[in-house]
Amino acid sequence: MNHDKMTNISRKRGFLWPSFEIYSGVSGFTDYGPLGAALKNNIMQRWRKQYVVREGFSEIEAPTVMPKEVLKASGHVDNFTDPMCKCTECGEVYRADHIIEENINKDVESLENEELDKIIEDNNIRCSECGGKLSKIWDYNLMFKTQIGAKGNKVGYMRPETAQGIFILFKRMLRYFRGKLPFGVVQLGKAYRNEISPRQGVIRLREFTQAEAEIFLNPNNKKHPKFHTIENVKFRLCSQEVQINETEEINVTAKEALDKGIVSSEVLIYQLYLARKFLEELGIPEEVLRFRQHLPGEMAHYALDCWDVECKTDKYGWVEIIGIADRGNYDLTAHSKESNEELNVYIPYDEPKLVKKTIIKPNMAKFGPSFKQYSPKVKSYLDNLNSEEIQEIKTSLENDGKYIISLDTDLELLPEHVNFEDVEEEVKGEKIIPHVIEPSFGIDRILYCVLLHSFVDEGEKEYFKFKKEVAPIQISVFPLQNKKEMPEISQKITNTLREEGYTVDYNVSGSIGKKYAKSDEIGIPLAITVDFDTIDDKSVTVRNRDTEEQDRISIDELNEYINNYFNE
RNA sequence: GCAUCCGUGGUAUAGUCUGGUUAUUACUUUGGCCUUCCAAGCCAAAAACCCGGGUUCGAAUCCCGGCGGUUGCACCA
Repeated sequence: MNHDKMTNISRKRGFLWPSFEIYSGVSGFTDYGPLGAALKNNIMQRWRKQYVVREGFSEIEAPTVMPKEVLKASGHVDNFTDPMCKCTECGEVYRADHIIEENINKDVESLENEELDKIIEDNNIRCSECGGKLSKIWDYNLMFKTQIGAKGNKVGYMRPETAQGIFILFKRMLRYFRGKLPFGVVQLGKAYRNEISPRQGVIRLREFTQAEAEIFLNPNNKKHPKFHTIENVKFRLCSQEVQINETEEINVTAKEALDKGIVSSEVLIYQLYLARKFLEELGIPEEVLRFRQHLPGEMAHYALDCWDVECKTDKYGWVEIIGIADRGNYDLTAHSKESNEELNVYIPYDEPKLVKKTIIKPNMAKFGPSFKQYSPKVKSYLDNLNSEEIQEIKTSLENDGKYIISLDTDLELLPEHVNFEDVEEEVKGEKIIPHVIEPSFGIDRILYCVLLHSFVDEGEKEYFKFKKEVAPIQISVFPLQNKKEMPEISQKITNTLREEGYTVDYNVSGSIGKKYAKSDEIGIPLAITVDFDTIDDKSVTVRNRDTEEQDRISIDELNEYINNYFNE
């Protein structure tokens, strides 16, 4: 299996190492060795090149520790920390609060685990499957909890995704983009999830790196200005229908996918295109990728549409490496509600609209005598009604002669208290809450797939055939033998190339064949050898990893040759 | 978290059942010799019994606990 050979070399040569090894390790964490860290940085730089440079999105960096309020609003606090218990007989696992509610019909959501334990004990609540005794409750807590400040009374969490940091900055970013939609904000960084039993190496980590973009757009316009450039590009799609009917993946152009309603918007499918392009540039070929749409039950409740980019692996099957979701306005609405901030955009109409509507005007002279101390509240209540509510009151007053307003107490609104007026108003624009399309990349998983699909097993020769754009080390330099001036010249060439900005490995150990083999193994695209002739004719051989072909190049022209190679 | 099998240099392993000398072998790594282009050879060196407790004169070996890993179940917003 390629996975086994690949991970072996990756451990041996310094790509990925298990963390905290000298203390016997902790699963769900991984260390990136020198080559792994370099590869990861290259992948992240490619990502920035595509999204920040080419697409014009803006990168921000938010804290990884977040106060509870943020994650309360996002839904993570309620969805991530559940008290769990388990039947000691049959092993069935339950949410403790749910099984209590089912049995004694009492809301116990805010209680501590000890109290829940006691309730289970006192009420003799047992397993609904087999009647077995239930275990003690443990926290099923996917977020790492911490305290903020010396007193420790402010609860914080390590962020479970980078996205929230962007939503929090919405007002600032909107201003930064001069108040206009659409705009994109990206963030690359660590996210944390305290998985119960992560077992798939770098595929499921407790601390992992995400690269996310949040594209804010007008819900009435999900078109993409560059869509015409990709409308004939083909996509192999594993849509909901394909999965439900278990049929062959459909092969359609972007335009067809949109016309047939398979993908919900131009922006979304353009993101699918970008994602695949990015992966191909990293050396993950199209054949091992597929786009899979989330099934209705699988989709987060707020998502309007969601597609995963999955990569084929020999060990783990199809692995989700990118998720692209239309989150609608869920996040901004939730944060707006929790924070009492208006998170919306004013969209001016092309032409001001004339809107006919009925307004309600309180008759203040009658208010005081009727409502006394409640007068101001009733006034403010009436001022904040929308036209539907005004209609409802109007109808109620006409039919029943009264309308009940429930504030602190029930108040009776009578026809004499208000007047209705039909007016025509000029509306210049409207406030809308933007929708968000979110491509979310799991960098560690992508790195794994880059390793897996760059790995070549040619029997005698096993090596990483990294694309030159992401190779952790670009050039190796060595003397044919450690004799005469060869090591000195090699060292000098190494220094020059490093000055030029290349990553260079200088190696003097072992025979020439061994040096090439070691250099190939970690995917260095070019190897430069200084030999006996070099001393006389000042030229070296440059050997290509993949073809094993050699060019004889004068040292003076070496920079130019290498620049051409890496920038072609 | 449950069940299961497992844990010996950097890697892969012998030894464990049946406790007893300096813990086997190969590769790797480092230094030296040799060598004119794809993991050659020779010499030398470095390097390991997962952690803790127990039994014993003596534990890599037997027992208990912990940690970690494999596989299956459960979990995976």
